[in-house]
Amino acid sequence: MAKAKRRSSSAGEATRAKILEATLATLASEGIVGTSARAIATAGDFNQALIFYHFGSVDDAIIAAVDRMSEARMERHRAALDEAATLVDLVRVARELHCDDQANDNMTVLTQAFAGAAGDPVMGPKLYASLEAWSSLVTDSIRRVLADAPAAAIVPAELLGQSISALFLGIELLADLDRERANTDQLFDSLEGAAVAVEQMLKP
Amino acid sequence: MAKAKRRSSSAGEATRAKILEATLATLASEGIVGTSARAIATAGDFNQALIFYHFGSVDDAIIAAVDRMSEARMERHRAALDEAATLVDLVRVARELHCDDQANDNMTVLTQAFAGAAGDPVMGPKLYASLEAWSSLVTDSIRRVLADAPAAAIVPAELLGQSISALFLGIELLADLDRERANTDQLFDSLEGAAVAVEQMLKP
DNA sequence: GTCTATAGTCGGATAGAC
DNA sequence: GTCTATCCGACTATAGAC
Repeated sequence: MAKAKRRSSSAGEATRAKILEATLATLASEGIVGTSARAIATAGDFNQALIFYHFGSVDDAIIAAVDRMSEARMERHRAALDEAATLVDLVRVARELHCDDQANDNMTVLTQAFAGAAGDPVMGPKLYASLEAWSSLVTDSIRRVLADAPAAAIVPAELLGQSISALFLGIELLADLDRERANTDQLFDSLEGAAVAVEQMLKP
Repeated sequence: MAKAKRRSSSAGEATRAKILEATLATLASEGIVGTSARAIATAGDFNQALIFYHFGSVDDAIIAAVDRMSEARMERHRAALDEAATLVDLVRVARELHCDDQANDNMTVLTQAFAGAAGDPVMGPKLYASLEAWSSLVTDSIRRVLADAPAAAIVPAELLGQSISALFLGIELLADLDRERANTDQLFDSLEGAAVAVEQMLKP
């Protein structure tokens, strides 16, 4: 891992990308328990040994894959959240982004990778960092939208950002257990209602 | 599995209990990826084959263990939550219960088992059920405490109960990634502050 | 009910040919 | 960079002695 590509070998880069893609797909479809080098290689239709050549270990491939996904996700979310001017806007944008995330299995990948890295002193902090950036983004969005509302300081924006991150991880963990019973539409409806109420309360 | 104990063999029951205990301990210390029949047997100092004799498979042992833990947890939580008369009470009790849960690795066990069962059509719903009971308990507590506050209907109590369940699962997933950075004390401080604010708003 | 032993599979990881 | 072949440890699960 981390070779700083000597001559930017195009074949190598393409393979690396294929491996990362297949790693994400395997995490989503087989879960962390089923994500072996062999399973990843089958999903991406390449040789199992390539994972070790390019990333050194399955764990490092997972870290790289989650990192890649998180960065791409961040950019899209940042662009969308920057458009939101009010609290209600924010909730509406959040609903759309959550739909995207579900369609792409982004949160499933995160929960599975996180569960697999639990207690691991090396892998854990690395994966934590990939969510922390997103958490900060949410914090910033809340701060911006509530800038002129002093009463909103009852709950610090940073804590809100972290809690929202945790909430969506938990929601995904439950949704992947039993797709039937998960109901995020209802949650966003209520969030929107609450946002309206808070706005009326803060600046009447 | 499910033998309805022919003659209530005391040795058998003791062994079953030992296996369940060791299964929980292994889930907490090794995570779902490291929870194999061998690891469980080592943790509990018994023969690996006993797991298959008593439960049929490792997965079924995990289901039984989580079920057992959830029931014991429910009883303790129900007793404590019934004492809470106000919203602020509720938050204070919740903080204590959360400390207990962390000391006993209850939530770590849940997140790990849930992650392992993700996408499994048999295991998933069974494990989901063990949290659903707790979720209902929280819903009931909130309803009871806010009974005479019509304005609280902005967010349905049931949805609040489910969201709180999800939130704590997510918090644990993050906490197990990086113990250093998790900060639930701060969260409960803010929750208590918010509870005070809500109470003053609802019945002045 | 509990043990030993083992079959058979799958896993991470590497050596070496190409 | 990629492939084949392989080592070897760990896994689930069962058969059969006790």
